[in-house]
Order: sequence, then structure tokens, then C-alpha cells
Amino acid sequence: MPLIVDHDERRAVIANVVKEMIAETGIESVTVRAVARKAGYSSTILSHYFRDKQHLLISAFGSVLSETPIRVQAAMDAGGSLMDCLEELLPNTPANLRDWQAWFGFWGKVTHDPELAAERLAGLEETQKTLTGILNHAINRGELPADLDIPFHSNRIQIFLNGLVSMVIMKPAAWSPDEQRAALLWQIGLMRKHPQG
Amino acid sequence: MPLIVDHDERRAVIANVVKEMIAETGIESVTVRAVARKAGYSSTILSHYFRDKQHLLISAFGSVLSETPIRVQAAMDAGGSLMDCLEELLPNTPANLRDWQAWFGFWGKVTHDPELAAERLAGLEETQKTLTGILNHAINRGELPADLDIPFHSNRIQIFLNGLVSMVIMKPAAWSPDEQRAALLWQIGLMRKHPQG
Amino acid sequence: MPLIVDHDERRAVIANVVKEMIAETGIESVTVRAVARKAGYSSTILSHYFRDKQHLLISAFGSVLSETPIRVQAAMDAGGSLMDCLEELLPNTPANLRDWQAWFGFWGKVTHDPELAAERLAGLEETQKTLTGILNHAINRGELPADLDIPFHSNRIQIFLNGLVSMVIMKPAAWSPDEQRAALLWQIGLMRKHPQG
Amino acid sequence: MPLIVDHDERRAVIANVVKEMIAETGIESVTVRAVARKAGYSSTILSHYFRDKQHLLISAFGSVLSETPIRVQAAMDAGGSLMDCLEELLPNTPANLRDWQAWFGFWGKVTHDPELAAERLAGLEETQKTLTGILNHAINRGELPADLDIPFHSNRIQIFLNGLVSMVIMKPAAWSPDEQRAALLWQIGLMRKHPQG
DNA sequence: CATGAATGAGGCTTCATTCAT
DNA sequence: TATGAATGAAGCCTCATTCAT
Repeated sequence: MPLIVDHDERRAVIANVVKEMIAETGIESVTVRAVARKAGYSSTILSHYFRDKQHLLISAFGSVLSETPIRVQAAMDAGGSLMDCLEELLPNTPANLRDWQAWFGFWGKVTHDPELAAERLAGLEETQKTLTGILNHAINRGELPADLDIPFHSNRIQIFLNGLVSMVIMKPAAWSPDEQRAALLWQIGLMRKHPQG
Repeated sequence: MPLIVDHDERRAVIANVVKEMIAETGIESVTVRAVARKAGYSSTILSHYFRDKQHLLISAFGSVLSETPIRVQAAMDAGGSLMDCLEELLPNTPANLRDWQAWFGFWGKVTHDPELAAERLAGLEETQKTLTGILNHAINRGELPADLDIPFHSNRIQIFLNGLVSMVIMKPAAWSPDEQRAALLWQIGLMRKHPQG
Repeated sequence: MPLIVDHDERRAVIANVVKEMIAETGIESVTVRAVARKAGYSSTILSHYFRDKQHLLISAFGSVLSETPIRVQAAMDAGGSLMDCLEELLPNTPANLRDWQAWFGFWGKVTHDPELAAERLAGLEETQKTLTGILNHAINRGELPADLDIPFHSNRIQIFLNGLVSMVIMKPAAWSPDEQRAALLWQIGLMRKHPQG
Repeated sequence: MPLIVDHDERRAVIANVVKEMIAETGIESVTVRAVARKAGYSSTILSHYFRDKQHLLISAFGSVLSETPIRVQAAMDAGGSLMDCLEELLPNTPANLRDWQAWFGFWGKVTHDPELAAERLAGLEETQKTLTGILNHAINRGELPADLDIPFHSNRIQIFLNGLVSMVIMKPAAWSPDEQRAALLWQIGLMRKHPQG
């Protein structure tokens, strides 16, 4: 009987290693060998789980995208406030920051790789959907006016988030979690004051 | 009888080549040889102008940073409106877009390279300064209230710009120059309505 | 309760797979894994039947050699004419062509591998014996003169066959079965006109 | 002033190394590194002369094809006899044998590689042309009847040569230069006795 | 008997850089 | 100043094989 291994679990482990490497030392440091060493496997065995280096990266990219919606959903299920839900998108924890760094770290590759570009676009739209969900949730809770222009503001929030994250990554010292939250709060306030944009 | 060569001009030419390559095919496609070929020089001659590949990149990076302030200054000198000045920062022309793409394209390298990281931070602060200048210019023109919280709003604008650019790069079809301007206009409106943040 | 498996049959199946691969995609495409996959087995199981990749190849090589004599013998037993018997050696059917292609395909390996070289030499002599048998058979049938210099002409025929096959493989379009037969007929005619060489 | 190197000469040297390796240890032993080592260069420099390993092989293949016609032409220019000319095609000298071994050694690759297949076909036709030239030359010298069916016999000769060479390669001990010549002489005799086929 | 896991070796290619001219 | 030559390192990938189950 063959040795049984949970492929998906391994893939997840390895994807995490990749994300950490991107965050810590940049995407150019992500070589197959380095990933294998860091994950404790031999170089060749990675090809059991990923056909290619490309697919290794895509997997890590997908991991970046898939985790946020889960956290947000949990916050919504727990009846969290608008702030509670949106906070899950901030780079205010090490894990969140790492994921955002990985997300931005991929940019260098995307231009060259149509498959990654498609993934990125999908991520963009997935985030849009997540934000829409959050805004609806907040309207139901009475936190936001019922006449809120949801597409407009989810778009504004997304712009704000991308921009904020880029600032945090560039100058983390200037952006403590509290300062991030403050900035987010101000942005939320705009929705209340200008629901129609 | 030494051959007279305008070093600075060559450096500028080469920096432009690098920026184009980053925008078009990604930073990973920027090899010394490829740059040399595209610029019409031999590989080795680049080492006369740039000690390293690293310094080649730094030079290109610097070129990205230095051009925007010049354009903005020109707009201010011409007595341009607030919108006129800020528009110079939008990725709404091919050249501007290319520069922004190059800027984001560098991210993959920055993590790995302290010198590039320092350059990036400098760029961040330079942009902050440029924005401060624009806001003062607008106050003087009476376009913005005199009690505007300049540090706060220049920061907001910077977040907005980074975020907007990231959206444009990811999904250019969704962001025509007009749509970019509309978004910017809305952001400007906030300054008038909430000068104190 | 051991599972009963017909080893020889499996070996034959696998040898056929190898021959097909050589004929279709070249000997370099013959990897252990590819053979296993094509045969429907796992990679490791091949090592139950073949100690080595080398022995896998030798087995296939042997299969190439062993099939022709069987066909020829059948033709002789059926009282076939000289032409009938020799036709069995022509690459004028898909199976025959495939075997010849495999035979020539092995050449790249042979130089490097004494064991394969020995096999090839054995095949050479086996073919010589087969041809001798055919000529004797034809003399008995009265198709060839009794004073035929058998060693000389079996050698000539072998040269002719190898040469013809190499032409067919290189330019199959130029050598329909009929054209192959015509060439063979001419060569046979020489034996009648010049029995002593 | 740059170091000047005769690229074509180097290419020729390297092609010879490749041919020797194919003849001696088989085409599978032809690795870029091994070729470089044997030629006295570093591995990487081969890429100055050959874009690819494929093109390295094609170059060697071309070298195999190009040398024979030159030798034949020289024999014709020197007023050589029919036998003199055809002898240049026999594997009866170390260099000739090596070239023929290389020619057959390529077969393993050809199936997999359309470009090599095209080269092989070209070689086939070039040889046909060379043989046609020789036969015309012999007719002019009065060595062959004027009514010789040239296409038919040049084809016969080519079949014979390929076949003979395959025999020589497989069992060199059985084919001294004299024996090769004797076989060739017999084949030539056929042209005189059966000029129309 | 049979499997998937795992490995180490080696293949080709490309890169940034230095050297001799 | 400028060039082509040359190198060594490193990248990714595939292969044949062995191991534990």
C-alpha cells in the first residue's frame, strides 16, 4: 500500500512558504530550490505537486486571494460591524500584511505572464464582490444608508485599500494598526455623508 | 583625441529603455543584454555608465521619480488649476502610464534590495512634497479653503493616487482618462467639503 | 494467495509499446515513465520485469529480431514463392515498417552500449541465416539455379534490404509497397542472371 | 579592438568534435558540456556559435553532408575513374567511416525533430545529385554505356551504399577496405551489364 | 505484487560580469 | 572609449532509480 500524502495540505504549506519568501525577500528570491529547502523537501518533489514553477506561483497567488474572503465571511457570520468586516482587509496583522506584500510582489511577474494576469484580474473582481457583500451587510445592520450607491463606493473602498496598502508596505513605521484603522474610519465616514457619491 | 559623448544623455536614453521594458514585458525581462540591444549599444558599454545592473535599475527608478515633479512644476508655473496640476499625476497618458507601471514594476526588486528600498522611500516623500506644493498653490488660487489640513489631505491624495493607479494597471479598459479624471474630481471635492478631515 | 500474472505476455506488451514509441517519436522519447504510462502500468512495476532501462530496451530489440523469422517461416511452410518469403522482410506493412524503424532507431544507443551491440550483431547473423534458408527453399522449388552462390547472394540481399529500408524510412512517400516490390524483384533477377556473383 | 575569432572555423572544429562523439560513443553521449570539454571550450561559449543544442547537432549533420560532395568533386576534377569517384563514398577510411557513423547516429534524433528530418531529406537528395554527376562523368569517360538509365542506377547505387555502410558499421571486422571495394565493383558491373535496369 | 513518495544526478539554457584587444 | 570573447554561477526541469507502505 502506497504512502498516503495529503496533496492539498502540502500544496497549502508550500504556498505559504512562497508567500513568506515574496514578503521577506522579494519574488525574485523565489527559486524552486529555495522554496524546497525552506519547506523541508527536495527540489524535485515539488514537481509532484506543481507541474511548473509557474504553477507554483499561481498556487501561491491563489492562496493570497482565497484567504481574505474567508476571514471576511467569518466576520459577517459573527454579526460583525462594518468596521469589523473591513478591518479584515487591512494589512494590520503579520499574516494580512504578508499576504498583501505577496499580492504586490507578484506584480513584477504579471506583466510577463498572461496566466498570472488573468488570476490577478479575477482577484480584483473577487475583492469587488467581497466589498459589495460587506456593504450590503452593513446596510442590513443599519450602519449605512439604504440608498448607498454600492458599486460606486465599493470601488472607492477598493481604491482606498490598494492605496493604503501600498503606503503601508513602503513605510510600515508610519502606519500602525491604529493609524490604519483611523484612515479606514474616515473613508467609511464618507459613505455615510455622501451615499450617492 | 577622445571621443566626446554626452554621458547624461545616454543615461537618460538607457533609463527610458529600462522603463519601457518594465512596462511592456515586466521587470524580469530587464537583462543587461536586452537593455543594451534595445538601446543600440553593446552590453559592455553599459558598464561605463552603470557600475552594476543594480545601478542601472536605480537610475531608471530615479528617472521615474524625477519626471513627475517637473511636469507638475510646469503646470503650476503656467498658472494651472488644482485639477490641471493633479492631472499630471494620473496615468492618463501613455508616458505617465508607463512611468507608473515601471514604478509598480520595481516592487518585486525592492524587497530584496536596500538601496532600491531607500530610493522608493525617497520617492514617497518627494511625492508628498509635490502634493503639498500643489495644495498650497491651489489655496493661493482660492480653489481650496485656507484652513485646509494640508498634511492630512496630501496624504489622502497620495493614497488615492496609488490606489487608482493600481486599479488602472490591473484593468486599464475600465479606466479611460475621463473616468480617471472623474474619480480625481470626486476626491478633490472631499477636500472642499471636509478641509479638516 | 499470489496474484497470477502472465509475465511473458506483459513483457511482450511492453516491448511493443517501446517499439511503437521508437517508431513514432524516436528513441529519445522512450523514458521508463512514458513506457509505463503508455502500457497502463506504474513506473515501478516495470522494474519487476526489467532490471534496467537497458534491459527494457534489449527486450524490445529482441522483439524486433524475433518476429521476422517467424513470419518468414510461415511463408515457407505455406509453400510460398521466393518473392513471398522475401516480401516478409520488406517495410511494406505498418507493422513491418514499425519494426524496421525501431531497428534503425536503436542505432543511437548501440554505440554506447556493448550489450545492445552484441544483440545487434546477433540480429545481423540471424537475418543472414533466415536469408540462407529462403534461398535454399527457393532452390528446392526450382526458382533459383542449383549452383547459386548462397553466401554471396544472401549477403547481397541483406545489403539491399538494409539499403532499401533506409530509403523507405527517409522518404516513405517515394516508396509505395509496389515500388518496394519492384525493387526487390530486380534484385532477385540478379540472382538468376548471375548465380555465381 | 575586439578579439577576432573565425566563427566558421570554430563551428567546423566543434562540428568535428560532435561527429567524433557520435561515432565513438553514440549520439546520446553528445551533451553540450561534453562537447565543450572535448573541444577545449567552456560550456557557455558554445552558445556564441550555436543558438541551441539542436543547432549544434544540425551543424554537425550539415558537416557530414557537405564533405562528401567536395571529395567527389575533387576526384572528378582529377580525372578519376568511376571507381575512384565512388570510392569516396565508401566507409573505407577512418574519416569517411566516422562521417557515415555520424549520419546513421543521427537517426535516433530525426524522428523527434522536424528540422533534422528536413536536413536528412536534403542530404538524401544531395547524394542522389552527386551520384548522378558521377555517372555522367563516367559516361563521358566511356566507362559506362551512353544509354545508361541514370536515375534508375543512381538510385540503385544509393540503396547499395546505404546498405553496405550499415553492414560495415554493424560488423566492421567483416568489411576491410578491399572487401568494400570488391562489393562496389560488383555493383558497378551491374550497370554495364544491365544499363536499362 | 504493486504503489506513490522521494531522491540525486545531470541536462540545457541564460545571466551578469570580466578580460584582452 | 568600445568591442566581442569568455566564464562561472545559477535557474528550471526531467530522468532513472530506490524506498516505505
